[in-house]
Amino acid sequence: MRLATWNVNSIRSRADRVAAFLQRNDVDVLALQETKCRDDQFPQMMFDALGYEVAHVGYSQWNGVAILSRVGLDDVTVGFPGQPAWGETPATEARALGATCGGVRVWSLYVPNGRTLADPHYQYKLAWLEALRTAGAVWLAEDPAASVALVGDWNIAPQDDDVWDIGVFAHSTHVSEPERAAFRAIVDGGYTDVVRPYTPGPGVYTYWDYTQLRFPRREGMRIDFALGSPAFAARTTGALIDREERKGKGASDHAPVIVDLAD
DNA sequence: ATGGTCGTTAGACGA
Repeated sequence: MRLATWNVNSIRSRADRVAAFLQRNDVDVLALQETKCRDDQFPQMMFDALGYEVAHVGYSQWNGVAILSRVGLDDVTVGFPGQPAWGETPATEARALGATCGGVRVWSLYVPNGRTLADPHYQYKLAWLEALRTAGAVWLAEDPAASVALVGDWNIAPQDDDVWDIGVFAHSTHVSEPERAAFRAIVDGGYTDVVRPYTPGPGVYTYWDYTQLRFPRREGMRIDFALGSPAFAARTTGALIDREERKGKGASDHAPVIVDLAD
């Protein structure tokens, strides 16, 4: 089975690219982040025609997460237990969606950006990650043999090598120690980064800012991850970052991350 | 040089 995650930065502006990506890479399950649309705006028919079931949650032009699957899509859950709220109604943002696909409990996650270290959004980010850690610990406590994948845009660069120049990021979000500690706590809770061993750095990224020619200059950040429970990690046979997908006109600013699992 | 580029949208805001 092949599972992928991708911050698509608007599904409506990139539906054709997503469809081509699914076919070109023979992807079974795709978790999307930043679909930037309401449920009624999601281009579902295109993926129906390709044989994928679709689950999506989106309340506005912000956030939005989805899971596409051609190996089953069951027990869809909007948000995780204890997910913190931000702003007005609805109480929680469209940043987490769970579904069981081909025996894997997949969570498509769009971790809050944080904006700046002094912004309330940064505290929201830390609270969101801590709540995710708690929920993830409960899932594994309930069933230590569960195959669980926490995939998506984490908006954290866990290591200095995960950004092109750590000096540029002094006093920035994504690399601060509290964010890294929050990420580490989830890893320590039993969710392993299954992609890094197959895509070692330095200089390996999943995101490049649209501005300042960051992509051609190879100035990016590794902030999209697939973390797997012990059972999921044991099934992993390979992983790759589809850097080609970042090229050309109409690319998302994030590249897809692909994980291969034994059947 | 305190910018740059996208996406949502119709003046900004978010990333």
